Amino acid sequence: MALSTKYNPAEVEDKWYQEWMKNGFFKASPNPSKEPFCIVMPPPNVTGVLHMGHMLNNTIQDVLIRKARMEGKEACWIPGTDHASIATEAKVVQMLREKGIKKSSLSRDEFLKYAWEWKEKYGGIILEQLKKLGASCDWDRTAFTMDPHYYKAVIRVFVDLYKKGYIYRGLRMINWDCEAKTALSNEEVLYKEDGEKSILYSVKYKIKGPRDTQDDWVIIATQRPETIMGDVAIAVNPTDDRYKDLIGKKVLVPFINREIPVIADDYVDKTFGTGCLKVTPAHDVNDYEIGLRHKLPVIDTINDDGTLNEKCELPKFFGKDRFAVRKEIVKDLREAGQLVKEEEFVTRIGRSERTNTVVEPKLSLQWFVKMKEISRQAYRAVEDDEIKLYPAKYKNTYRYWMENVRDWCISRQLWWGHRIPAYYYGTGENDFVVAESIEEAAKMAKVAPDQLRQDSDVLDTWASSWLWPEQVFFGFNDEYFDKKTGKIIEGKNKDLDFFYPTQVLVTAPEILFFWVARMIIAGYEYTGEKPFSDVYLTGIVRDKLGRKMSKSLGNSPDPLELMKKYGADGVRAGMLFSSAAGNDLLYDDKLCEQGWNFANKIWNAFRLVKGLEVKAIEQPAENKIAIDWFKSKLNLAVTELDDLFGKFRISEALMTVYKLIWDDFCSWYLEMIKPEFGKPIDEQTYNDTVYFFEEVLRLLHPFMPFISEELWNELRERTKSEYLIVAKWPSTGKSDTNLLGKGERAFNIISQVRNVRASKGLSPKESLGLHQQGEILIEDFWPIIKKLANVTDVTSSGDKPTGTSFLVDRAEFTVALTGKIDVEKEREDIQKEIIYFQGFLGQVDKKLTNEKFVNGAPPAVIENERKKKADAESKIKTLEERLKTL
RNA sequence: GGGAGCUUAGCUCAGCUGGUUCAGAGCAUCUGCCUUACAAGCAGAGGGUCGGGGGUUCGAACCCCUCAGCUCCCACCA
Repeated sequence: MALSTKYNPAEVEDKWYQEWMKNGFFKASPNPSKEPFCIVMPPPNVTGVLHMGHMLNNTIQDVLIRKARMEGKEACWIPGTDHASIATEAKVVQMLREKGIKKSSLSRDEFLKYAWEWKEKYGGIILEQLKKLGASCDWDRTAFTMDPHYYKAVIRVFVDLYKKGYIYRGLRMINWDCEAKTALSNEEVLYKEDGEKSILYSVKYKIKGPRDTQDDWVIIATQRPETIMGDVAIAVNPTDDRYKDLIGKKVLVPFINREIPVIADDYVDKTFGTGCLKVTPAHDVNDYEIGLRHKLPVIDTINDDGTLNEKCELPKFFGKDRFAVRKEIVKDLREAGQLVKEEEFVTRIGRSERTNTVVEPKLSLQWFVKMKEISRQAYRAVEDDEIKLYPAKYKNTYRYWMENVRDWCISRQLWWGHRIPAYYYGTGENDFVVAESIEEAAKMAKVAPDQLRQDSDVLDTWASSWLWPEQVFFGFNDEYFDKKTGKIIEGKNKDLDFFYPTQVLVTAPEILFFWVARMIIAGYEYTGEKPFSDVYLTGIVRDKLGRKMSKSLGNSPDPLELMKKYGADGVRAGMLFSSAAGNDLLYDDKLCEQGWNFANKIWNAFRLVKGLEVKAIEQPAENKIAIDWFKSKLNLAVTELDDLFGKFRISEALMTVYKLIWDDFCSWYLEMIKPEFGKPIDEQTYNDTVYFFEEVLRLLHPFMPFISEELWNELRERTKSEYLIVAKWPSTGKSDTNLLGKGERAFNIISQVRNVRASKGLSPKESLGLHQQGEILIEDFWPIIKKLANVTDVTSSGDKPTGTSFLVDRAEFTVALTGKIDVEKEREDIQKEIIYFQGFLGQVDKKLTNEKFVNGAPPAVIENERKKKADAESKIKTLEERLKTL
């Protein structure tokens, strides 16, 4: 035969992907006669490159989609990309910097031109790469969060939320990046794991008017002496006896001698530092909140670029960087005798993910979404399991976040993104209107359009991707959106009506709040329905040492190389082997290798079947039983698979198919029906075998689509209109447990005989005689036992032959080994077995003689213990007899 | 600091409502085999006081308490 003993994925994978595409199998459209099954792909960053996380994520999605397609559902998997405002803008800025172009030297339009060029060049590479993996997406529906229609949708939603009163502009303490001159979300602020070294300065402030005890000074502790000019109070804990008398008094800010009050606030920790806290609302979040509580003024002494401004009152610091000022002011304080102590301590300092500069807490006007009210439905939906999270432990996490939900800062000081549709007509903070277009805004403001100035900020990326499940179907377009009610109209958008709510969302737990929760919120707000029913949260792909994969560690393999080496099927299987839902996956090339081995195993099973010579001869009895047995095994597997898929236990589902094919189909079934060398196989058995092969290929297809499609087509010369990708998923059938039980016992006997062979160093080619004593339910399996264990003459009457024996259930089997056994050794072995069973019997007896057990346990349990006892006793008896005859 | 979760074989993990699929799977390991589909394979074997301690119970991997270690999320101490 010309077929290679090695499977070659490269030859088949591209071919089949082309075929599937050509036939439009990935396309989906509303079809009332079918059940919808839709997944929206979490859109990867438009400039991203495929990494292992995507591989895992998209493999799972493809498995689900392919199974649904085979189940006859209208399976729709929508791909797309996210503009990822911050990440992409950072990349573009870096690219420009490498070319020697500074962002600050460009106008907004010029910059955006570069950004779009970049997007056109690199955007969507990742989607092309996913095709190699076999992703069966409806590519015609590919969406991008800055497509024109999507852009309009995002703006429309902003305007709508503004009208509904959910959006407000407010002064907030935000994380400010002085270098990039932008606000950062909390998730863009990084903290070093072990903290960073810093110095805690103890500074004396003069108390105005004499104090009764001690001296005239109060000592505070601060890390940031450069902010003292922004101080507006000194706070102490109200229960702190050391300072009770100070409350209400005034102290003087060093150098500028501004009077500030001493106030009492619970926030102050008596045990930290001196127990006195300087309150600087403009430069610290907690201080800001104290300021609000005590109605203190805000003195903002730091500019956007991190330099000090004239509010600090000391001209020599104007325009100087905050860190330079820190050094100088420490020196000044020391000279003035107001620096009491300098001590090193470790603290957590926030740094910008993008520029690594120390983040400056800064008060700034930003746009916010009020979250409490709008998220009520989303909270309830997960609580009531209207939307289910897998694994369920994330329900707790979700609840906790929802119960403590904070308003969402949606403005970003960037250019790449959806520009906030607020138009200013004056210089006052509230001199603006919000509208979908500048023309509309002009009408509202009653000025000419050229009099208006649009807000320069863009929206947070998540403020666009939270509309993903609706807008991939154009849900917010003019013809489907009712501006009056602020809802998507039902019954107008065929796609949306059919496919929405979608079925499953497969994503990473890290973005449960940023993305998943917000999609749920938007879904209920705009459609009145959930956006999806199930959320499958994958783990993080780590290396085998448990470290996150990262460029700097160089521990991230190139998925494309992996697919070249192991085949896409091999890599898919590899990704799934060790990825229980929600558990991190410790990736090792070995997993892909195992996947490849599996593919090769199947390939060779195919070679065997393909090479059989078929003749119209009578079907041997053992083949008939083999076929019945495998049918039951297959049906059992289908039932198990449906159960596992229902629980999203994809890894276990693959393992079920793996064992069905490798163990049951290859190791048992094919060995059972394989004719002797050079002999033909009967037609009936051959047909059933091909049928079984097809069935297991169906079960395999969602996991390993390429090899399964290839073999499906090669098994029979079929017409090319039949493809596995759209073949029917096997339906559940009856499984004969009685028959499977007989099989188990038969296999047990076969294994035992093989074991005897192995321990005695006998060749498998040498036929052996077997003697049976005692009853066992095997019946029709005898021919199979004879064949696979290579035994002849199974006798059940007459004297036991000399040899080695073993027990299966209550029957004793003896392998005839005249002259080949070591009697002493046999004795020892039997003796050991007897001791084991006696120990076992002792345990059971102990239970049965325990009155509390007999009285307390349910009858079925006691009955069972009695059976165990009888079994053990009979086994011991058999063994003892055996010992005598030796 | 607040919250959630985890600890079962060398590794990665299953073990639902305490009791016959209760100590399992895959990989790895060891021993034989180049047996005519497959040595990337076949056949066989070994391996765990279910993190430690205590309790409840006739009975605990499973329920309770406690200690230890790990992970994640949230908030972030001047």
